Amino acid sequence: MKIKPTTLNAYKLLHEGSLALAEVESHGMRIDTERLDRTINKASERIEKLERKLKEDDIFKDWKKEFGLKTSLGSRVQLGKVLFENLGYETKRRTKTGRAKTDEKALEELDLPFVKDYLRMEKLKKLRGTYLHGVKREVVDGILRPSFNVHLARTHRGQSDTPNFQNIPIRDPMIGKAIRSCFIPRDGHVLVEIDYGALEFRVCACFWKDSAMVEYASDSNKDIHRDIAMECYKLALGEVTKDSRFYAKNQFVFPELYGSYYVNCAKNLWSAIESGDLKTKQGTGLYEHLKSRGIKGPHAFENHIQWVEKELLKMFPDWAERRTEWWNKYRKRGWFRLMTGFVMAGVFTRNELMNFPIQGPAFHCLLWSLIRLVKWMKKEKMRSCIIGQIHDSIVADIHRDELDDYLVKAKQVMTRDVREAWPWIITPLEVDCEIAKTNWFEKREFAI
DNA sequence: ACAAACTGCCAC
DNA sequence: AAACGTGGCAGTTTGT
Repeated sequence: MKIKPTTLNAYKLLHEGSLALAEVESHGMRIDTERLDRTINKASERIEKLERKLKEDDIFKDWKKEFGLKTSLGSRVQLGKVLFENLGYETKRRTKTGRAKTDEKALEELDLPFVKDYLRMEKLKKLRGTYLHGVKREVVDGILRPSFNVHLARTHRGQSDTPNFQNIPIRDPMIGKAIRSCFIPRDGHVLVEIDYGALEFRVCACFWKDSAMVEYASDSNKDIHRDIAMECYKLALGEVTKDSRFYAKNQFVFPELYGSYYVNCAKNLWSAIESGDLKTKQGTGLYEHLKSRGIKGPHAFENHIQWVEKELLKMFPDWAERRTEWWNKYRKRGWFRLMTGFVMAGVFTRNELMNFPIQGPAFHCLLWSLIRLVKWMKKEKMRSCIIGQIHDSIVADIHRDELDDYLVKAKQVMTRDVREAWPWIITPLEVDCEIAKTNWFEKREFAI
C-alpha cells in the first residue's frame, strides 16, 4: 500500500500535525501517583481474594489433576480443556484453529460461579496490568506522556502508544473509575474534553453526498443512531436508552455503512437482547418488549433486521447506488483519493473501500483543529495546554482563568474554521464539551 | 532461547 | 460473491 499527499495542504496537515502532537506529548498529563499506587494495591487484594476462592472450587481441583505443576490460571487453553473436554460442557464457539473459545461470551453461557469469578478476576488483571501498571511504568515526576502518531494507521487515523491513551476503560464504571480517577488536572486547572458529535456519520454523508444522508446529518433534531434503535427494537421515541442507542450504532448503523449485512447484525443485536441488560427507558426488558410486538425469537428478529436494512437502503438511495460505482472505479484504477488530498494506491478489500475514505478524513478534521488550537495557545502564551487526542476528541488541561477563552476558541475552530478550510464538509459540525474539576472520571457535560 | 502467532479485551 | 473498520497490549502457545 502506498499513501501520498497530493496537495501541499495534505502534506502540511501531517507535518504540522506531527509537530503539534509532539507539543502535546511534551506537555503530558498529570497523574495522581499516590492514588494510582493505592488502586494497584486494592486491585491486587481483590485479585488475590478471587484467586483463593477459585482454588477452592472443585473445578480447579480437576484443573490441577489434569495439569499438575504446569497449572496456570492465566491459561485459557487449560481452562478450555477442563471445561469442554474433561467436564463435558458444550459450546459451538470455536477459535480459528478449531479450539473451543474461552472468551467472555462463551464462558458466560455456562452460567457457572467458578467461571463468573474467573472472568471477574481476569477483568481486574487487565485493569491492573494494561492500565494501572501501564500508566505507572511511564510516569515521570507525576507526568504521563503517551506517544501520538499520525503516520502508522492504515486509514490515516491517529494512533497512541506507551501507554495507549485512546483505549482507557470507560464503559464499565467500576473499572473506568479505578483508572480514570488517576488522571487529574494541574493545580488551578480543570480537564476539558471536547468531542465532535456524530463526526463519522457526518463525514460519511459528506463523502457519499447522499442528499438524504446530508440532510439527516444536518438536522440537530435527528439522530441516526437513535432513530435506527427505534426501528431495530420497535421502540417509541421516548423509549430509547443510551444503551439501546449504543448497540444500534455499533451493531447496525456502522456495520451496515462499512460492509456488514443483516444476518450478522441481527445475530449480534440479538445476543445483547438475550443477555437481558437492554431495557426500554421505562424498564421493560427488550426481549419481553419485542415478544409483545410479535418478535418471539432469533429467526423472527433476523427477518425484522432484514426489513430494517431495506429501510436503510431506501432512506439513503444515493449511498446504496454510489457504493458500487465507487468500488468499480477503484477496481479499474487501483487507487482512490481521500477528501483531504491523499491518494491511496494498492490492494484493498471492498469493505476497506467503504471505510477508509471516511475514517481517515474524520480524524483529519480533528487533527486540523488540534493544530490550530495548539498554535493559538502557544502564541497566546497560555498556561493551559492540550494533553491528548482520542480520534474525535481533544483533551486539555485548562487554567480556570482561561476556560472561557478556550471553549469559545475551540468551538470556533472545530465547527467553523475547519469548514472554511475544507469546503467538502457540506454538513454542519457540532461539538460536545465535558469538564472534570477533580479527575477524569468525574467529567460532566458542560454547555459552551 | 527467541520470535511470531494466537487469543482475548480495552477504546473509537 | 461476501459480509463493519482502525488501533495497543498482555499472556500463552507454537514455530524456528
